[in-house]
Amino acid sequence: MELRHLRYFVAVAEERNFTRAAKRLGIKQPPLSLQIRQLEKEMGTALFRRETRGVELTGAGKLLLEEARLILRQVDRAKTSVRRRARGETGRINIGSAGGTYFHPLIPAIIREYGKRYPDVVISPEASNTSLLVARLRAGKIDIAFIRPPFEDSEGVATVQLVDEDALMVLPAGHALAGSVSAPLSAFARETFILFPRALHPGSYDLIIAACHRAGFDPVIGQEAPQIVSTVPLVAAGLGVALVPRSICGIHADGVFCLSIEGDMPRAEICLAYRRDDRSEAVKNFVAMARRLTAAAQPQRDEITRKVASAGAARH
Amino acid sequence: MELRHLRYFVAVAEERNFTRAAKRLGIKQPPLSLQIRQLEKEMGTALFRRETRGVELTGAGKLLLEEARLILRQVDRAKTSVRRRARGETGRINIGSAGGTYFHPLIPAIIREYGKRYPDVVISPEASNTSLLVARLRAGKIDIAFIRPPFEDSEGVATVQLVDEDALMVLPAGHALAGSVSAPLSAFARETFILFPRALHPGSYDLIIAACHRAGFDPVIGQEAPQIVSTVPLVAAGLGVALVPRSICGIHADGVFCLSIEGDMPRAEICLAYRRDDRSEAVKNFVAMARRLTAAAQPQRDEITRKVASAGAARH
DNA sequence: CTTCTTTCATATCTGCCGTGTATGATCGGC
DNA sequence: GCCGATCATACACGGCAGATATGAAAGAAG
Repeated sequence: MELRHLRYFVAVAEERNFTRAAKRLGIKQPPLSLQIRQLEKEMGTALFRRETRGVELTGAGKLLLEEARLILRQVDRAKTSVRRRARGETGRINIGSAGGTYFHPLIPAIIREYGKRYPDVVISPEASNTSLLVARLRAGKIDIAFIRPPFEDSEGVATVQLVDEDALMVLPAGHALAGSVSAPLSAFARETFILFPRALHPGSYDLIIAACHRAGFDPVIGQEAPQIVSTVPLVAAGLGVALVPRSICGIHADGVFCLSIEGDMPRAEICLAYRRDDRSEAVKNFVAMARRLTAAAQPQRDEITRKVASAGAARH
Repeated sequence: MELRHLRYFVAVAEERNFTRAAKRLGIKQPPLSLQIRQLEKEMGTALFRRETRGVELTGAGKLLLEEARLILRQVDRAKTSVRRRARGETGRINIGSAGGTYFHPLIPAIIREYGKRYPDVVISPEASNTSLLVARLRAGKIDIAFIRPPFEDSEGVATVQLVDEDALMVLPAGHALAGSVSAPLSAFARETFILFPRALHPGSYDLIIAACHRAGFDPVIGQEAPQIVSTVPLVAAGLGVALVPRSICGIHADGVFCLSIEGDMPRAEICLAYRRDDRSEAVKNFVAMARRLTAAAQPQRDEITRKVASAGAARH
């Protein structure tokens, strides 16, 4: 049996007339009769009672009509489903965010816009740290990761830089330098530095230490924060100072003051990462959307930077 | 798209190898590749990633694999459903029984045996009277009717005689003739006769009246019973006597005595009726089953008759 | 590095079968 | 009783499913 037989059968059943059905199908009546006879032979029973004025469905024919309609509908549904899947309009994307990246307004904006454009793609977000997310990305557990470079084991991982912001020094509100516009890093040579575990993100960790060394001191490491974001409350609690990306500093700023650091300081970037060999159209669409929104945000980046800065300054 | 494409696609997806799939399908590899390419063209996307060692499904391919399996399974199910329907192994039969016919053991036996042999045919029974059942049969509301001839409006209705039993006179237990083996109908010339409404079954009604006339009297009609079966309790209540088919008399026999009537008396037949032009295999199977069981019961009919008689006699 | 094997793609041919054309058979209606 | 509608039958044709032969690419084996 072929779908042709079912399509022809449904047409005849609906028209109750071979000639009209043939016209509707764009073929002639004799071949249509032949196809129906073939179907009847395979079914082992007559499907129509041929009468002088058209045809009537037999009991078996009535049953087949229902079934055939179901099948043809299912075939149509399958076709459009597959096409949509191929265009990346359906499916699932597992997205990982390294701690703190989603505090930059661009990240939720990308996810929001993607969800609006592709409402039938299920988005499953998770939060973790850069090292673990890269591992999970490579393992296929997630498809997209918002992470902070640099990171290791980048084999097969493609990245798109989305954000390049500077890092600010977070001070307790009562600190002597609170209220200043900026200071050199060396001004904090005697401060206790609050850092996240090195294993969480060795690249950033080492860059901070190296910057201190360049500024002529070896930082005193105090309390270890479980994640990058949680350094800020520890600073607020008076346990030391911390160097954090501007976007994070701009949000968790109760009881703390943020200060620009003068001179050659490491930047805090945010990258979107995905498997270079990922064939998923949904992922490609997501990356394209991220690129587009990043480009659109580029002209406004300075403005955003200024806004975050003034917001931070306003809270001193 | 044709089912061929889906069948081929599933084979390739399962074998992950065109050559093996082709062998499994009984065709060669090049035409198989062509068919898959056609399918991919219609879907607007690649379904397989051709690699050096066989092929891998793409995301769209994975989705189509699920859908195709569903579709092919549904096609198979539809085929067997239609074939079974054509053999009368599924479907529905609405069966009507005229009051009292199902008290003859053959009728429930037929229904029981049919249900055992065709367990997937839904049997929907209803009880009524012969006139109404014939009308409902002709109207297509029911497909099979167990009725007592004669009946009118038999146009297009075929019948099979199942039972031919005699009628017994039912007397209250204290009646003067209770205990006798038989009596002529004229012995009841002065009795009050309990009858069902003539409209219920004009044929039988008139036969009873005619028999009385032949026996030389005009029967006194007493209480009218709503159905044939309910004449018996009215007799038990002492409201008169009644002439009922032997099988009915054999069952509702508390406080009554049954007596054979001598001479030329109308017989009580039970017929199976169906529409002569009914194309339903289920109905044909039912009629065939009824014929078979009737033929099988024929040699035992005398025995059954004796048993019913002795059972009736035992209760005097 | 070369050769062999495996696997899918390409090119071309063939034969079946789906379709078209012509015609017949049946039956209801005017 | 002829006409028109409808489905069946007979036969011719063309496209396409499938066969055959070969190529291309990439591991595997030596």
